[in-house]
Amino acid sequence: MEARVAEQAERPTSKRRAALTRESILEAALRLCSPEGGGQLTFSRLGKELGADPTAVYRHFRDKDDLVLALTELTVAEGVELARAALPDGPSDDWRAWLTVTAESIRASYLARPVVAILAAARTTASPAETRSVELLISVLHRAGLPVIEAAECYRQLVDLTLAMTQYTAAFSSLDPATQAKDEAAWAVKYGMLPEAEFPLLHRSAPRLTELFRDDGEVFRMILGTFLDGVALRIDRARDGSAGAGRSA
Amino acid sequence: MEARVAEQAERPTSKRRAALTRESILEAALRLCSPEGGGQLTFSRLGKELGADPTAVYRHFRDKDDLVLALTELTVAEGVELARAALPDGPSDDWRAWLTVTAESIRASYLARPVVAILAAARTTASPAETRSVELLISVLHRAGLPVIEAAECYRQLVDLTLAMTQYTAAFSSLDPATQAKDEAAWAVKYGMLPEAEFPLLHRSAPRLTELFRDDGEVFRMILGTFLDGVALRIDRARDGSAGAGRSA
DNA sequence: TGTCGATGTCAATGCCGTTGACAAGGGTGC
DNA sequence: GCACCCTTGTCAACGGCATTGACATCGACA
Repeated sequence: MEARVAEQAERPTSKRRAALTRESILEAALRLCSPEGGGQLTFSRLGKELGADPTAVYRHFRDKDDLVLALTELTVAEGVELARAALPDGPSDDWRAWLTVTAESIRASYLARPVVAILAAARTTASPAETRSVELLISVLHRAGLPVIEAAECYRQLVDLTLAMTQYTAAFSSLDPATQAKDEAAWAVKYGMLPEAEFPLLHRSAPRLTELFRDDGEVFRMILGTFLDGVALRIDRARDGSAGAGRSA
Repeated sequence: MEARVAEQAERPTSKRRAALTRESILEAALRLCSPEGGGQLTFSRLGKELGADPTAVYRHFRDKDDLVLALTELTVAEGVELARAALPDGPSDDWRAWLTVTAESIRASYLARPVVAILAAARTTASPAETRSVELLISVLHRAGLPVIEAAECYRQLVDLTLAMTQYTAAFSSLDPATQAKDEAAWAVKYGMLPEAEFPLLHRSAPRLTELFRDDGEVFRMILGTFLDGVALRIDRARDGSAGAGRSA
C-alpha cells in the first residue's frame, strides 16, 4: 500500500493537480506548524494549503492524532539526525558534549515546529531511528563510569527534562502576541516595582530575571548545565565506589 | 465591586438558588479541573455544575483565559501555602530541603488540578503571595553561599524546571485512557522486544525504563535530585572562590 | 414609583474535528 | 471492451466549543 502511494506521487498521473499523498500532506502540515505557519494546525487550513477538500486528509490519516504522531516522528527523526551530524560516529568519551548536543538537537528540531511540540506534548512514539541513538547515549554514559541501569535512568532524565522544557517554551511562543505581552507586563510589574526594603534580593536581581524572561534558550542552557554538573557528580561517585573492585560490568 | 459581590455571597438573597459569585464559580471550576473532574473545563460543563446557564459565567469573567488565570493564581497560592506549612518561618540553612519542598509543593498543587496545569501552561501570573516566597528562596540560596544574581538564576531554573515537568506530567495524565494505553504499548514494543545483540545496554535496562514510564513522580524526583547536586557544586565553587575575600555581599 | 445597572437566559455565530453518503477514476478479471 | 470494485476526493451535516448580542429580571436607589 505504501509502495503504491509512493508510485502515484512520483508520476503525477498527469490528470488532476498533484495527487494527495502521505508525504505531501505531511509537508504541508509541517509548513503550517512552523513558527511562520500561523500557530494552528487545523484541517481547514491544511486543506487550503493543499488546494483540496479538508476532509480528504482523512483518506490518509485516521484522525488528527494519527497525523500529529506522524509529524512527531518526523521531528524526532530530524532531531536524531541533527545530533548524529554533530557527533562522532562511534561512542566518544566526552559524555558532556554528547548529552548537550543531543538535548539541543531535540530542542531545536521541535522549536522549528512549535505546534508539533505542543500537540505531541506527552505522546511517545516508537521510532526505530531513535532507538540506536538511545543505545549510543547510554553507552557513552556507561563508558564514562555509570552502571548500566543508572546510565539508562540518566538518559531518561535528560530526555524528559528536554522535552518538558521544549514544550514549555513552545507553548509560550505560540501564544498570541497580545497575551504574551500581558504576561510580560505581569512580570515587569511583579519584579520591577518591588520595594527594596521588603524585597532586597529580588530588587537587586530584577534586571537579570526580566532578562531571563525574554530568553527561554538561556534558561534552558542554564538548567542543562546545572543538571549535567549533577550527572558529573554521579559519575565521580560511581567511579570512586567501583575503584577498589575494578571496572564493574 | 468586589465587596458587593462578597456581600451577596454571604446573604444568599433568599430568592433564587445560590447566586453566582466569583468564588462559587472558581470552586465549581476547580472541581471540574480535579483528576476526577472529567478532564475538561468547558463553559457548558461549568454551567451544568453550577446549575446555571453556561454563559452566565461571562458576567464574572471576561473570557476563558481570565477564568484560567484566576484558577492558576489559586493554585500557586495553595502551592506556596503548602510549602510554607512544611518549612520553618525564617530562612534556614538547609537549602536543599528548602528547594525540594518548594518544587514538590508546586508540583503537588498543580497535579491536584491537571487541567489547570495544562491550560496555565506557559502563563505567568503576578500573585503577591508568591513574591515573598521567592524572596525567601533566593535568600536561602544566598545564605548558602551563592551570589545574589546566581541565586536568582537558580530560583528561576528550579521554577521553570518544576513547572515544565509538572505540565508535562499533567498533559499525559489527562489523555484519555485509550491513548495512554497506546503510548504505553509503543514503549513496550520499543524497549521490550529489542534484540540483545544490537542493543545490549537498552536490553538490560528495559525493565527499569518501562518501570519509569509508569512513574512520572519518580522521574521528577530523580531529575530534581540530579539538578540539586549541580546546585551543590555551584555553591561549593562560589564558597571556594570567595574564601579569600571573606563573605561576599 | 420609576429608572438604572447588574445579573441571568436564550438564540445565534463561527470554528473545530469527525462522519456518512455520494461521485469519479483507474486497475483487475472476464 | 466491459463490469466491477477499491481507492481517492467532494459535499453536507453533526455535535462541541468559545463567544456575542438581544432580551428578561430584579434589587437598589432617587
